[in-house]
Amino acid sequence: MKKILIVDDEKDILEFLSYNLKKEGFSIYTASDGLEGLEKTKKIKPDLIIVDLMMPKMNGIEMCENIRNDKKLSNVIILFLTARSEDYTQIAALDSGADDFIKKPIKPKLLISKVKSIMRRFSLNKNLKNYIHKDVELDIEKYSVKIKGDNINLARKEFDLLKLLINQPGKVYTREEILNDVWGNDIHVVDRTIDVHINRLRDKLGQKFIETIKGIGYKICE
Amino acid sequence: MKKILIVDDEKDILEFLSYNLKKEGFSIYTASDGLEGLEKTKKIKPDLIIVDLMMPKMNGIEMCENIRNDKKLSNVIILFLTARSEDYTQIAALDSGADDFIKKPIKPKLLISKVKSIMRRFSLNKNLKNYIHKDVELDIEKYSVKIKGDNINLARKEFDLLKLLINQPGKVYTREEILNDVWGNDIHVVDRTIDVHINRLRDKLGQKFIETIKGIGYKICE
DNA sequence: TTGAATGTAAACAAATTGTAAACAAATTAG
DNA sequence: CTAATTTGTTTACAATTTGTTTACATTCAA
Repeated sequence: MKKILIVDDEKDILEFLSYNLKKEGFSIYTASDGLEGLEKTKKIKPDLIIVDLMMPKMNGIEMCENIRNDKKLSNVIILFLTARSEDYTQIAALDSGADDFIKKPIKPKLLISKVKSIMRRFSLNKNLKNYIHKDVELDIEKYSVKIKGDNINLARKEFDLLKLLINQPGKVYTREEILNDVWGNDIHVVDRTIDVHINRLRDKLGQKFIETIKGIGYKICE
Repeated sequence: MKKILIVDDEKDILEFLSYNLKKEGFSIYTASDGLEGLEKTKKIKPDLIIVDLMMPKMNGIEMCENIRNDKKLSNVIILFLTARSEDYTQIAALDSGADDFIKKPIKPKLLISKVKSIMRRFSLNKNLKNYIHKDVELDIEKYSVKIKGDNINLARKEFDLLKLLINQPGKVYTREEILNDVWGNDIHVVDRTIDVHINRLRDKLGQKFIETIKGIGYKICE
């Protein structure tokens, strides 16, 4: 399910947006200033962020710049909430890496169609995700994995498995989650099969990259 | 003769544009909504599309996105008709791949000079379509391929295949993508056919130029 | 300490790709 | 127009890689 982070200092707007987007089946997270927004972005890794331009502590543009400068977060889509459509402001915001704008007052229908269409567009165009964690760099489009800049060779299942785990380093993935994601719902393989692939990944990525949580599953060390 | 597709739900505008552009010697085709526009684009392969932003069924932006995501159509030039010059709208439209805007009310003189100038600009740009990667040099216009300066002979399918892959060295092209682009959506050939052509390319370009990503497809080594 | 969970090498199974050769279709030359 | 040549496709099978299971060793938490 797609995750949306909403960042605004006005509670009313936060609730209004949450309500309307939850109805559409998105997972909604909120923050009330730019700093908190930045932190939650790192933690949650949302697919899309809706952020108010004017906020205390850290404004939307600053937050946006911070996010765009972090390679690991750079895939997220950012929508700005603007009070009026000031040209100058819009240009500054675009420079900072915003993907689109929503003008206040917000009309629910427009909001939802905009969010959906932009997500559709990005999921079409931007399959070119890449992940970086510690020395490991993973490029989906190139289907390549690098350690300290050197290419290594992963088999497909190994690649898919790593792709899943590296989504959220630190999060423990249960065997069930792994099976569902990497193998699919209907295909049945023995649990030991996962272990074997984890093992091969460890051989290739180093023993300390993936940690076993006994009785639960695996995670990538933070 | 250059082909222009005009997409608008208002008959008056359709006729007005048709009349003025026909006078200038263009071949004019029309459609009255985004869906029809998309279909005709695929069929006619126009050089330029003039499309209204607001339309029933599929609006101009959506149509534009669809076209830009279809590699075979992606060279077409797209001009948007906008009712007023809303900055916001313009940004969204440019994002979706529009090349320029025409503001209503439309002034014939301006329209024609804009269409001509943009076509000139693009036909200039298209001439410099050659790719160089490592020792391999590919000239689309001349239909020639050189290795270290020496001409080699590629069959048409081999050339098309190389042309696709060399677009983005490093990117993995799946068999499906290759089929869609080199053979087209409807033509059915067996997967092994692709392999055979890859094989022949390797014989001619050297074994290390194209890499196999097992289970996925092929890519040109970076 | 003990037993369930995990690690792992090796065997086996399945899937994918490479490739030569045959055939078909298209193009060119005579 | 027909033959010759080139190009495109399929086939069949070999080679290789990848995926899964098994069987046993090891580890770790209760």
